[in-house]
Amino acid sequence: MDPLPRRWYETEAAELAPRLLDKLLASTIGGRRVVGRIIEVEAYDESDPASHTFIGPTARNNVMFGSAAHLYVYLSYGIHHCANVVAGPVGRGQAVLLRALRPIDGLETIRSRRSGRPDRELTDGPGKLCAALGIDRSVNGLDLLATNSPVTILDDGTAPPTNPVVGPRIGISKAVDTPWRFRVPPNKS
DNA sequence: AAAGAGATGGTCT
DNA sequence: GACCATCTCTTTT
Repeated sequence: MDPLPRRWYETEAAELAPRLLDKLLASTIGGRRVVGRIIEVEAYDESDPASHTFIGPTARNNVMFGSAAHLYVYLSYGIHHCANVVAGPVGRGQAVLLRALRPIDGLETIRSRRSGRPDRELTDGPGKLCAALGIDRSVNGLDLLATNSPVTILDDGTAPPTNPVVGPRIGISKAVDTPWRFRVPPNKS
């Protein structure tokens, strides 16, 4: 279970996205540790009309223009949080949205944070996985590689899928056709 | 099974 | 004041 070096994240978001599949996302928040395997992601960059960075740097999006392997967390529709991994070199506004996980550890914590939901719906959406891991804007801008970081990404040696499902993007109204959503094939998820 | 709508607040014009 | 990188509940086929 090794962290990945920052260099590993310093690529185009569309290139980083499929490589994040099958990596482990771990959080230790509120004294409870939760781990999930990343099974769906979506890339965004500053040339993308649907991206927060399309309009250039602002107070909200500036972490996306910063150093790779940091966390960009924003509030969606006033209710849910969404978590992204910053990609690319400093100065480019790129990140990969984490869209779905498969629970690996801390299932009781996940269930309590998503109380009343069937297991199938614990972490199958960007807002849901943030709730399950206890991620909110207090961890926005966090360095995934900092020592004792409450949120980390780990490589347990599982290779990313050789044939990820590439599909249309979701939840946006512009540039829906850009095939920048990647998912672990159904049999593996 | 699918479609529709409300919740709710930060961000930007 | 409009617009959301969503989720859940309700209503309709």
